Amino acid sequence: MIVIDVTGRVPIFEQICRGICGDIAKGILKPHDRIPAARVLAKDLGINPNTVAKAYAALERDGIIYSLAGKGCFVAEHGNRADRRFTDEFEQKTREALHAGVSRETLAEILERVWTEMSEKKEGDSND
Amino acid sequence: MIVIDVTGRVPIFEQICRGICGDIAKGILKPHDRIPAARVLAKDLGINPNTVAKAYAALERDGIIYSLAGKGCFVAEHGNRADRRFTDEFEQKTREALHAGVSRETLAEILERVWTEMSEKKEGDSND
Amino acid sequence: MIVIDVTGRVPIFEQICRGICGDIAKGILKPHDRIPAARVLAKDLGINPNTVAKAYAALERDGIIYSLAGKGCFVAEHGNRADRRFTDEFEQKTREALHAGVSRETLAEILERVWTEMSEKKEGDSND
Amino acid sequence: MIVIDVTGRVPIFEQICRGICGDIAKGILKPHDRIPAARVLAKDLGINPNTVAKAYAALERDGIIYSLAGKGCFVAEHGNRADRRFTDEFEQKTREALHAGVSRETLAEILERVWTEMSEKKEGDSND
DNA sequence: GTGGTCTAGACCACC
DNA sequence: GTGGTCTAGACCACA
Repeated sequence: MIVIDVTGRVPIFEQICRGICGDIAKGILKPHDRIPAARVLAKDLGINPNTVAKAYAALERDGIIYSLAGKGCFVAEHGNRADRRFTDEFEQKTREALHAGVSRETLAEILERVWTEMSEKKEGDSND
Repeated sequence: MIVIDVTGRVPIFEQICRGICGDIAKGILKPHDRIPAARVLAKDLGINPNTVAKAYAALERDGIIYSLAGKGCFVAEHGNRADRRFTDEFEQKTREALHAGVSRETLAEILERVWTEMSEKKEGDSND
Repeated sequence: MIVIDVTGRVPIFEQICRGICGDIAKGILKPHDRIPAARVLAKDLGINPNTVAKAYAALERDGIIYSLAGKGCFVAEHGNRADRRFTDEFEQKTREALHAGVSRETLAEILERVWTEMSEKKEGDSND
Repeated sequence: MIVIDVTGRVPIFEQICRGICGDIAKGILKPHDRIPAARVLAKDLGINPNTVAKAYAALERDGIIYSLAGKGCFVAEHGNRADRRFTDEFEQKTREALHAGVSRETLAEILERVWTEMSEKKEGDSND
Protein backbone atom coordinates (compact mmCIF):
# COMPACT_ATOMS: atom_id res chain seq x y z
CA MET A 1 0.00 0.00 0.00
CA ILE A 2 1.37 3.38 -1.04
CA VAL A 3 1.08 6.32 1.34
CA ILE A 4 1.07 9.79 -0.19
CA ASP A 5 2.24 12.86 1.68
CA VAL A 6 0.78 15.85 -0.14
CA THR A 7 2.78 18.17 2.11
CA GLY A 8 6.54 18.16 1.79
CA ARG A 9 8.69 18.89 -1.23
CA VAL A 10 8.73 15.41 -2.80
CA PRO A 11 6.48 15.47 -5.89
CA ILE A 12 3.50 13.16 -5.67
CA PHE A 13 4.40 11.36 -8.91
CA GLU A 14 7.86 10.67 -7.44
CA GLN A 15 6.27 9.22 -4.29
CA ILE A 16 4.27 6.86 -6.48
CA CYS A 17 7.43 5.78 -8.30
CA ARG A 18 9.12 5.08 -5.00
CA GLY A 19 6.14 3.15 -3.74
CA ILE A 20 6.12 0.86 -6.78
CA CYS A 21 9.90 0.45 -6.72
CA GLY A 22 9.77 -0.35 -3.03
CA ASP A 23 7.21 -3.08 -3.57
CA ILE A 24 9.40 -4.53 -6.30
CA ALA A 25 12.56 -4.36 -4.21
CA LYS A 26 10.79 -6.05 -1.31
CA GLY A 27 9.50 -8.81 -3.61
CA ILE A 28 5.85 -7.91 -3.15
CA LEU A 29 5.70 -7.27 -6.88
CA LYS A 30 7.51 -9.77 -9.11
CA PRO A 31 8.48 -9.54 -12.81
CA HIS A 32 5.43 -9.60 -15.11
CA ASP A 33 3.06 -8.94 -12.23
CA ARG A 34 0.36 -6.50 -13.20
CA ILE A 35 0.33 -3.17 -11.34
CA PRO A 36 -2.90 -1.31 -10.61
CA ALA A 37 -4.50 0.61 -13.45
CA ALA A 38 -3.65 4.28 -13.33
CA ARG A 39 -7.27 5.36 -12.87
CA VAL A 40 -7.87 2.90 -10.06
CA LEU A 41 -4.73 3.87 -8.19
CA ALA A 42 -5.57 7.54 -8.63
CA LYS A 43 -9.00 7.00 -7.12
CA ASP A 44 -7.57 4.92 -4.25
CA LEU A 45 -5.03 7.59 -3.41
CA GLY A 46 -7.41 10.48 -4.01
CA ILE A 47 -5.14 12.19 -6.49
CA ASN A 48 -5.28 13.30 -10.11
CA PRO A 49 -5.06 10.45 -12.72
CA ASN A 50 -2.62 12.56 -14.71
CA THR A 51 -0.22 12.41 -11.78
CA VAL A 52 -0.31 8.60 -11.71
CA ALA A 53 0.11 8.50 -15.49
CA LYS A 54 3.17 10.70 -15.14
CA ALA A 55 4.63 8.32 -12.55
CA TYR A 56 3.99 5.25 -14.74
CA ALA A 57 5.56 7.02 -17.72
CA ALA A 58 8.66 7.75 -15.67
CA LEU A 59 8.87 4.13 -14.51
CA GLU A 60 8.50 2.89 -18.08
CA ARG A 61 11.17 5.29 -19.27
CA ASP A 62 13.49 3.87 -16.59
CA GLY A 63 12.72 0.31 -17.67
CA ILE A 64 11.12 -0.58 -14.35
CA ILE A 65 7.74 -1.43 -15.89
CA TYR A 66 6.36 -1.99 -19.37
CA SER A 67 2.88 -1.20 -20.67
CA LEU A 68 0.72 -3.28 -22.99
CA ALA A 69 -1.85 -1.19 -24.82
CA GLY A 70 -5.28 -2.05 -23.53
CA LYS A 71 -3.96 -4.59 -21.02
CA GLY A 72 -2.24 -2.51 -18.38
CA CYS A 73 1.22 -2.06 -16.92
CA PHE A 74 3.50 -4.89 -15.77
CA VAL A 75 6.71 -5.20 -13.80
CA ALA A 76 9.70 -5.61 -16.11
CA GLU A 77 12.57 -8.05 -15.86
CA HIS A 78 14.64 -5.57 -14.04
CA GLY A 79 17.66 -7.04 -12.26
CA ASN A 80 18.11 -4.44 -9.55
CA ARG A 81 16.95 -1.41 -11.48
CA ALA A 82 14.22 -0.73 -8.91
CA ASP A 83 16.79 -0.64 -6.13
CA ARG A 84 18.76 1.94 -8.03
CA ARG A 85 16.09 4.58 -7.47
CA PHE A 86 17.05 4.44 -3.79
CA THR A 87 20.70 3.48 -3.89
CA ASP A 88 21.58 6.22 -6.36
CA GLU A 89 20.14 8.89 -4.09
CA PHE A 90 21.82 7.29 -1.08
CA GLU A 91 25.13 7.30 -2.94
CA GLN A 92 24.73 10.92 -3.95
CA LYS A 93 24.00 12.05 -0.40
CA THR A 94 26.88 9.93 0.86
CA ARG A 95 29.19 11.62 -1.61
CA GLU A 96 27.93 15.08 -0.64
CA ALA A 97 28.37 14.42 3.07
CA LEU A 98 31.88 12.99 2.72
CA HIS A 99 32.83 15.82 0.37
CA ALA A 100 31.55 18.31 2.93
CA GLY A 101 33.89 16.96 5.56
CA VAL A 102 31.61 14.59 7.45
CA SER A 103 33.62 11.56 8.58
CA ARG A 104 33.00 8.04 7.29
CA GLU A 105 32.54 6.90 10.88
CA THR A 106 29.72 9.39 11.47
CA LEU A 107 27.84 8.16 8.41
CA ALA A 108 28.40 4.52 9.37
CA GLU A 109 26.98 5.26 12.82
CA ILE A 110 23.91 6.87 11.32
CA LEU A 111 23.38 3.90 9.02
CA GLU A 112 23.73 1.53 11.96
CA ARG A 113 21.38 3.56 14.15
CA VAL A 114 18.65 3.86 11.53
CA TRP A 115 18.89 0.16 10.74
CA THR A 116 18.60 -0.72 14.44
CA GLU A 117 15.61 1.58 14.91
CA MET A 118 13.81 0.08 11.95
CA SER A 119 14.60 -3.48 12.99
CA GLU A 120 13.15 -2.84 16.45
CA LYS A 121 10.08 -1.15 15.04
CA LYS A 122 9.54 -3.98 12.57
CA GLU A 123 9.88 -6.58 15.31
CA GLY A 124 7.42 -4.63 17.44
CA ASP A 125 4.93 -4.56 14.59
CA SER A 126 5.20 -8.30 14.00
CA ASN A 127 4.31 -8.89 17.64
CA ASP A 128 0.99 -7.12 17.25
CA MET B 1 36.07 27.54 -2.98
CA ILE B 2 32.42 27.08 -3.91
CA VAL B 3 31.53 25.59 -7.28
CA ILE B 4 28.08 26.35 -8.70
CA ASP B 5 26.24 24.03 -11.06
CA VAL B 6 23.58 26.07 -12.78
CA THR B 7 22.38 23.10 -14.86
CA GLY B 8 21.20 20.80 -12.04
CA ARG B 9 17.92 21.05 -10.20
CA VAL B 10 19.53 22.01 -6.89
CA PRO B 11 18.77 25.71 -6.33
CA ILE B 12 21.83 27.92 -6.52
CA PHE B 13 21.14 29.47 -3.13
CA GLU B 14 21.07 25.95 -1.66
CA GLN B 15 24.41 25.15 -3.29
CA ILE B 16 25.86 28.25 -1.66
CA CYS B 17 24.48 27.16 1.72
CA ARG B 18 26.10 23.76 1.32
CA GLY B 19 29.36 25.30 0.21
CA ILE B 20 29.54 27.48 3.31
CA CYS B 21 28.45 24.64 5.60
CA GLY B 22 31.05 22.38 4.00
CA ASP B 23 33.80 24.89 4.66
CA ILE B 24 32.65 25.14 8.27
CA ALA B 25 32.44 21.36 8.68
CA LYS B 26 35.93 20.98 7.23
CA GLY B 27 37.31 23.62 9.57
CA ILE B 28 38.22 26.03 6.79
CA LEU B 29 35.82 28.50 8.35
CA LYS B 30 35.84 28.77 12.14
CA PRO B 31 33.36 30.47 14.51
CA HIS B 32 33.42 34.27 14.17
CA ASP B 33 35.30 34.08 10.88
CA ARG B 34 33.96 36.52 8.33
CA ILE B 35 32.43 35.04 5.21
CA PRO B 36 32.68 36.85 1.86
CA ALA B 37 30.44 39.87 1.34
CA ALA B 38 27.31 38.92 -0.59
CA ARG B 39 28.12 41.22 -3.50
CA VAL B 40 31.70 40.01 -3.72
CA LEU B 41 30.73 36.34 -3.69
CA ALA B 42 28.04 37.01 -6.27
CA LYS B 43 30.57 38.63 -8.56
CA ASP B 44 33.08 35.82 -8.02
CA LEU B 45 30.50 33.16 -8.81
CA GLY B 46 28.96 35.12 -11.63
CA ILE B 47 25.48 35.07 -10.13
CA ASN B 48 22.98 37.62 -8.87
CA PRO B 49 23.65 39.26 -5.48
CA ASN B 50 20.06 38.56 -4.45
CA THR B 51 20.66 34.84 -4.76
CA VAL B 52 23.62 35.04 -2.40
CA ALA B 53 21.60 37.22 -0.04
CA LYS B 54 18.89 34.57 0.00
CA ALA B 55 21.45 31.90 0.90
CA TYR B 56 22.91 34.05 3.68
CA ALA B 57 19.41 34.75 5.03
CA ALA B 58 18.69 31.02 5.13
CA LEU B 59 21.98 30.30 6.92
CA GLU B 60 21.24 33.02 9.47
CA ARG B 61 17.75 31.64 10.09
CA ASP B 62 19.32 28.23 10.73
CA GLY B 63 21.80 29.72 13.17
CA ILE B 64 24.81 28.79 11.03
CA ILE B 65 25.94 32.40 10.57
CA TYR B 66 25.05 35.78 12.06
CA SER B 67 25.04 39.14 10.34
CA LEU B 68 26.26 42.46 11.70
CA ALA B 69 24.66 45.48 10.06
CA GLY B 70 27.20 47.27 7.96
CA LYS B 71 30.02 44.89 8.91
CA GLY B 72 29.28 41.59 7.18
CA CYS B 73 28.33 38.01 7.97
CA PHE B 74 30.21 35.78 10.39
CA VAL B 75 30.27 32.10 11.32
CA ALA B 76 28.18 31.49 14.43
CA GLU B 77 29.11 29.50 17.51
CA HIS B 78 27.48 26.18 16.87
CA GLY B 79 27.91 22.59 17.88
CA ASN B 80 27.47 20.62 14.69
CA ARG B 81 24.66 22.58 13.12
CA ALA B 82 26.61 22.86 9.85
CA ASP B 83 27.13 19.09 9.74
CA ARG B 84 23.42 18.54 10.27
CA ARG B 85 22.66 20.02 6.85
CA PHE B 86 24.37 16.94 5.37
CA THR B 87 23.82 14.23 7.97
CA ASP B 88 20.09 14.89 8.14
CA GLU B 89 19.73 14.35 4.40
CA PHE B 90 21.94 11.28 4.55
CA GLU B 91 19.83 9.85 7.37
CA GLN B 92 16.62 10.49 5.47
CA LYS B 93 17.88 8.75 2.34
CA THR B 94 19.19 5.88 4.47
CA ARG B 95 15.77 5.50 6.04
CA GLU B 96 14.05 5.60 2.67
CA ALA B 97 16.37 2.98 1.19
CA LEU B 98 16.05 0.59 4.14
CA HIS B 99 12.30 1.10 4.20
CA ALA B 100 12.18 0.27 0.48
CA GLY B 101 13.82 -3.07 1.09
CA VAL B 102 17.45 -2.27 0.30
CA SER B 103 19.68 -4.30 2.60
CA ARG B 104 21.95 -2.75 5.20
CA GLU B 105 24.90 -4.55 3.62
CA THR B 106 24.26 -2.92 0.23
CA LEU B 107 24.23 0.55 1.78
CA ALA B 108 27.37 -0.20 3.79
CA GLU B 109 29.12 -1.32 0.60
CA ILE B 110 28.11 1.88 -1.19
CA LEU B 111 29.41 3.96 1.71
CA GLU B 112 32.68 2.03 1.68
CA ARG B 113 33.05 2.33 -2.09
CA VAL B 114 32.37 6.07 -2.21
CA TRP B 115 34.75 6.67 0.67
CA THR B 116 37.49 4.65 -1.06
CA GLU B 117 36.98 6.49 -4.35
CA MET B 118 37.22 9.84 -2.65
CA SER B 119 40.26 8.85 -0.63
CA GLU B 120 42.06 7.76 -3.78
CA LYS B 121 41.05 10.88 -5.66
CA LYS B 122 42.18 13.04 -2.77
CA GLU B 123 45.52 11.23 -2.64
CA GLY B 124 45.89 11.66 -6.37
CA ASP B 125 45.25 15.39 -6.04
CA SER B 126 47.80 15.76 -3.28
CA ASN B 127 50.37 14.17 -5.60
CA ASP B 128 49.88 16.86 -8.22
CA MET C 1 -8.77 42.54 4.19
CA ILE C 2 -5.10 43.40 4.43
CA VAL C 3 -4.02 47.03 4.34
CA ILE C 4 -0.47 47.83 3.25
CA ASP C 5 1.42 50.89 4.43
CA VAL C 6 4.29 51.42 2.02
CA THR C 7 5.50 54.54 3.84
CA GLY C 8 6.39 53.00 7.21
CA ARG C 9 9.54 51.10 8.04
CA VAL C 10 7.76 47.76 8.54
CA PRO C 11 8.62 45.58 5.52
CA ILE C 12 5.68 44.90 3.24
CA PHE C 13 6.20 41.14 3.41
CA GLU C 14 6.02 41.39 7.21
CA GLN C 15 2.78 43.35 6.97
CA ILE C 16 1.35 40.58 4.83
CA CYS C 17 2.43 37.98 7.39
CA ARG C 18 0.71 39.93 10.14
CA GLY C 19 -2.40 40.36 8.07
CA ILE C 20 -2.69 36.63 7.48
CA CYS C 21 -1.89 35.81 11.09
CA GLY C 22 -4.45 38.35 12.23
CA ASP C 23 -7.15 36.77 10.08
CA ILE C 24 -6.24 33.38 11.55
CA ALA C 25 -6.19 34.68 15.11
CA LYS C 26 -9.60 36.30 14.59
CA GLY C 27 -11.01 33.10 13.16
CA ILE C 28 -11.66 34.54 9.72
CA LEU C 29 -9.27 31.94 8.37
CA LYS C 30 -9.54 28.44 9.80
CA PRO C 31 -7.15 25.45 9.51
CA HIS C 32 -7.02 24.05 5.95
CA ASP C 33 -8.68 27.16 4.54
CA ARG C 34 -7.07 28.30 1.33
CA ILE C 35 -5.39 31.69 1.36
CA PRO C 36 -5.33 33.89 -1.75
CA ALA C 37 -2.92 32.92 -4.51
CA ALA C 38 0.27 34.95 -4.33
CA ARG C 39 -0.24 36.55 -7.72
CA VAL C 40 -3.86 37.44 -6.98
CA LEU C 41 -3.04 39.00 -3.61
CA ALA C 42 -0.14 40.90 -5.18
CA LYS C 43 -2.44 42.34 -7.82
CA ASP C 44 -5.11 43.22 -5.25
CA LEU C 45 -2.59 45.00 -3.04
CA GLY C 46 -0.76 46.60 -5.94
CA ILE C 47 2.59 45.12 -4.98
CA ASN C 48 5.10 42.74 -6.53
CA PRO C 49 4.27 39.01 -6.55
CA ASN C 50 7.74 38.25 -5.23
CA THR C 51 7.02 40.21 -2.07
CA VAL C 52 3.91 38.14 -1.40
CA ALA C 53 5.87 34.96 -2.18
CA LYS C 54 8.44 35.98 0.40
CA ALA C 55 5.72 36.49 2.99
CA TYR C 56 4.17 33.10 2.22
CA ALA C 57 7.59 31.42 2.42
CA ALA C 58 8.15 32.97 5.85
CA LEU C 59 4.72 31.82 7.06
CA GLU C 60 5.40 28.30 5.81
CA ARG C 61 8.77 28.22 7.58
CA ASP C 62 7.02 29.24 10.78
CA GLY C 63 4.44 26.50 10.38
CA ILE C 64 1.56 28.96 10.04
CA ILE C 65 0.60 27.80 6.55
CA TYR C 66 1.53 24.92 4.25
CA SER C 67 1.82 24.98 0.48
CA LEU C 68 0.67 22.33 -1.98
CA ALA C 69 2.51 22.46 -5.29
CA GLY C 70 0.17 23.62 -7.99
CA LYS C 71 -2.80 23.90 -5.63
CA GLY C 72 -2.10 26.87 -3.40
CA CYS C 73 -1.36 27.73 0.22
CA PHE C 74 -3.49 26.62 3.16
CA VAL C 75 -3.77 27.45 6.84
CA ALA C 76 -1.94 24.84 8.92
CA GLU C 77 -3.18 23.04 11.99
CA HIS C 78 -1.64 25.03 14.80
CA GLY C 79 -2.31 25.73 18.42
CA ASN C 80 -1.73 29.43 18.78
CA ARG C 81 1.27 29.85 16.52
CA ALA C 82 -0.43 32.71 14.68
CA ASP C 83 -1.10 34.54 17.96
CA ARG C 84 2.54 34.16 18.93
CA ARG C 85 3.59 36.52 16.13
CA PHE C 86 1.88 39.27 18.13
CA THR C 87 2.14 38.13 21.73
CA ASP C 88 5.89 37.52 21.47
CA GLU C 89 6.49 41.10 20.33
CA PHE C 90 4.13 42.41 23.00
CA GLU C 91 6.00 40.44 25.66
CA GLN C 92 9.36 41.71 24.45
CA LYS C 93 8.25 45.34 24.56
CA THR C 94 6.69 44.77 27.97
CA ARG C 95 9.96 43.38 29.22
CA GLU C 96 11.93 46.30 27.76
CA ALA C 97 9.59 48.88 29.29
CA LEU C 98 9.62 47.28 32.75
CA HIS C 99 13.39 46.85 32.58
CA ALA C 100 13.73 50.53 31.68
CA GLY C 101 11.93 51.54 34.84
CA VAL C 102 8.39 52.05 33.54
CA SER C 103 5.93 50.98 36.23
CA ARG C 104 3.56 48.07 35.83
CA GLU C 105 0.66 50.41 36.55
CA THR C 106 1.59 52.69 33.65
CA LEU C 107 1.63 49.78 31.22
CA ALA C 108 -1.65 48.44 32.56
CA GLU C 109 -3.21 51.87 32.06
CA ILE C 110 -1.98 52.01 28.47
CA LEU C 111 -3.37 48.54 27.79
CA GLU C 112 -6.70 49.57 29.28
CA ARG C 113 -6.80 52.84 27.35
CA VAL C 114 -5.98 51.25 23.99
CA TRP C 115 -8.51 48.51 24.57
CA THR C 116 -11.20 51.08 25.43
CA GLU C 117 -10.39 53.19 22.37
CA MET C 118 -10.63 50.18 20.11
CA SER C 119 -13.84 48.96 21.69
CA GLU C 120 -15.45 52.36 21.16
CA LYS C 121 -14.20 52.60 17.60
CA LYS C 122 -15.46 49.10 16.89
CA GLU C 123 -18.83 49.96 18.34
CA GLY C 124 -18.93 53.13 16.29
CA ASP C 125 -18.19 51.15 13.14
CA SER C 126 -20.92 48.66 13.86
CA ASN C 127 -23.37 51.54 14.11
CA ASP C 128 -22.65 52.66 10.55
CA MET D 1 25.81 50.57 32.50
CA ILE D 2 24.69 50.06 28.92
CA VAL D 3 24.92 46.60 27.38
CA ILE D 4 25.19 46.42 23.60
CA ASP D 5 24.01 43.43 21.60
CA VAL D 6 25.71 43.70 18.24
CA THR D 7 23.67 40.74 17.01
CA GLY D 8 19.94 41.18 16.59
CA ARG D 9 18.05 43.67 14.50
CA VAL D 10 17.98 46.60 16.92
CA PRO D 11 20.42 49.25 15.65
CA ILE D 12 23.29 49.94 18.01
CA PHE D 13 22.53 53.67 18.14
CA GLU D 14 18.95 52.81 19.18
CA GLN D 15 20.28 50.57 21.96
CA ILE D 16 22.32 53.49 23.25
CA CYS D 17 19.26 55.74 23.20
CA ARG D 18 17.30 53.16 25.17
CA GLY D 19 20.12 52.75 27.64
CA ILE D 20 20.25 56.48 28.35
CA CYS D 21 16.46 56.78 28.50
CA GLY D 22 16.31 53.81 30.84
CA ASP D 23 18.80 55.40 33.22
CA ILE D 24 16.74 58.60 33.16
CA ALA D 25 13.46 56.76 33.71
CA LYS D 26 14.95 54.85 36.63
CA GLY D 27 16.28 58.08 38.18
CA ILE D 28 19.94 57.10 37.81
CA LEU D 29 20.35 60.13 35.60
CA LYS D 30 18.59 63.33 36.72
CA PRO D 31 17.91 66.58 34.83
CA HIS D 32 21.09 68.55 34.09
CA ASP D 33 23.29 65.54 34.92
CA ARG D 34 26.14 65.22 32.48
CA ILE D 35 26.17 62.11 30.32
CA PRO D 36 29.42 60.47 29.18
CA ALA D 37 31.29 62.12 26.33
CA ALA D 38 30.56 60.40 23.02
CA ARG D 39 34.19 59.36 22.51
CA VAL D 40 34.50 57.91 26.01
CA LEU D 41 31.28 55.94 25.74
CA ALA D 42 32.29 54.69 22.31
CA LYS D 43 35.58 53.43 23.69
CA ASP D 44 33.90 51.82 26.71
CA LEU D 45 31.40 50.00 24.52
CA GLY D 46 33.94 49.15 21.83
CA ILE D 47 31.91 50.73 19.06
CA ASN D 48 32.33 53.46 16.49
CA PRO D 49 32.19 57.04 17.89
CA ASN D 50 29.97 58.02 14.96
CA THR D 51 27.37 55.58 16.22
CA VAL D 52 27.32 57.20 19.67
CA ALA D 53 27.15 60.64 18.09
CA LYS D 54 24.17 59.51 16.07
CA ALA D 55 22.44 58.30 19.24
CA TYR D 56 23.10 61.58 21.06
CA ALA D 57 21.82 63.54 18.06
CA ALA D 58 18.61 61.51 18.11
CA LEU D 59 18.17 62.08 21.84
CA GLU D 60 18.74 65.82 21.43
CA ARG D 61 16.25 65.95 18.57
CA ASP D 62 13.69 64.27 20.85
CA GLY D 63 14.38 66.77 23.62
CA ILE D 64 15.72 64.11 25.99
CA ILE D 65 19.15 65.72 26.29
CA TYR D 66 20.74 69.03 25.33
CA SER D 67 24.32 69.69 24.30
CA LEU D 68 26.55 72.61 25.28
CA ALA D 69 29.34 73.18 22.78
CA GLY D 70 32.64 72.25 24.34
CA LYS D 71 31.05 71.20 27.63
CA GLY D 72 29.23 67.99 26.80
CA CYS D 73 25.70 66.63 26.82
CA PHE D 74 23.24 66.95 29.69
CA VAL D 75 19.90 65.48 30.66
CA ALA D 76 17.06 67.86 29.79
CA GLU D 77 14.09 68.83 31.92
CA HIS D 78 12.01 66.17 30.35
CA GLY D 79 8.82 65.40 32.27
CA ASN D 80 8.26 61.84 31.07
CA ARG D 81 9.70 62.19 27.60
CA ALA D 82 12.26 59.47 28.31
CA ASP D 83 9.50 57.04 29.29
CA ARG D 84 7.77 57.71 25.99
CA ARG D 85 10.53 55.92 24.06
CA PHE D 86 9.31 52.71 25.75
CA THR D 87 5.64 53.38 26.34
CA ASP D 88 5.05 54.43 22.74
CA GLU D 89 6.43 51.14 21.44
CA PHE D 90 4.50 49.23 24.08
CA GLU D 91 1.32 51.03 23.05
CA GLN D 92 1.93 50.31 19.38
CA LYS D 93 2.45 46.60 19.98
CA THR D 94 -0.59 46.53 22.25
CA ARG D 95 -2.66 48.11 19.50
CA GLU D 96 -1.33 45.65 16.91
CA ALA D 97 -2.04 42.63 19.10
CA LEU D 98 -5.57 43.74 20.00
CA HIS D 99 -6.24 44.63 16.37
CA ALA D 100 -5.05 41.16 15.34
CA GLY D 101 -7.62 39.53 17.57
CA VAL D 102 -5.57 38.80 20.68
CA SER D 103 -7.76 39.22 23.73
CA ARG D 104 -7.18 41.91 26.36
CA GLU D 105 -7.02 39.17 29.00
CA THR D 106 -4.15 37.42 27.23
CA LEU D 107 -2.12 40.62 27.09
CA ALA D 108 -2.90 41.40 30.72
CA GLU D 109 -1.68 37.93 31.69
CA ILE D 110 1.55 38.41 29.78
CA LEU D 111 2.12 41.76 31.49
CA GLU D 112 1.48 40.19 34.88
CA ARG D 113 3.76 37.23 34.16
CA VAL D 114 6.66 39.33 32.91
CA TRP D 115 6.33 41.68 35.87
CA THR D 116 6.35 38.75 38.30
CA GLU D 117 9.38 37.17 36.65
CA MET D 118 11.32 40.42 36.80
CA SER D 119 10.33 41.09 40.39
CA GLU D 120 11.57 37.66 41.44
CA LYS D 121 14.79 38.03 39.49
CA LYS D 122 15.38 41.47 40.97
CA GLU D 123 14.78 40.18 44.48
CA GLY D 124 17.16 37.31 43.84
CA ASP D 125 19.83 39.72 42.67
CA SER D 126 19.45 41.94 45.73
CA ASN D 127 20.10 38.90 47.91
CA ASP D 128 23.51 38.39 46.35
C1' DG E 1 -3.44 27.53 -12.69
C1' DT E 2 -0.08 27.19 -8.59
C1' DG E 3 4.27 28.04 -5.89
C1' DG E 4 9.57 28.13 -6.33
C1' DT E 5 13.51 30.12 -8.24
C1' DC E 6 16.55 33.34 -10.67
C1' DT E 7 18.04 37.75 -12.80
C1' DA E 8 18.38 42.77 -13.12
C1' DG E 9 18.68 46.90 -10.98
C1' DA E 10 17.27 49.97 -7.34
C1' DC E 11 16.71 52.18 -2.57
C1' DC E 12 17.38 52.18 2.35
C1' DA E 13 19.50 51.98 7.16
C1' DC E 14 23.48 51.02 9.49
C1' DC E 15 28.46 51.24 10.64
C1' DG F 1 31.37 49.60 2.63
C1' DT F 2 27.68 46.19 4.52
C1' DG F 3 23.16 43.55 4.63
C1' DG F 4 17.88 44.12 4.02
C1' DT F 5 14.17 45.12 1.11
C1' DC F 6 11.43 46.04 -3.01
C1' DT F 7 10.24 46.10 -7.98
C1' DA F 8 10.13 44.17 -12.66
C1' DG F 9 9.87 40.43 -15.42
C1' DA F 10 11.16 35.71 -16.52
C1' DC F 11 11.49 30.42 -16.40
C1' DC F 12 10.51 26.00 -14.29
C1' DA F 13 8.10 21.87 -12.12
C1' DC F 14 3.89 20.39 -10.37
C1' DA F 15 -1.19 19.27 -10.34
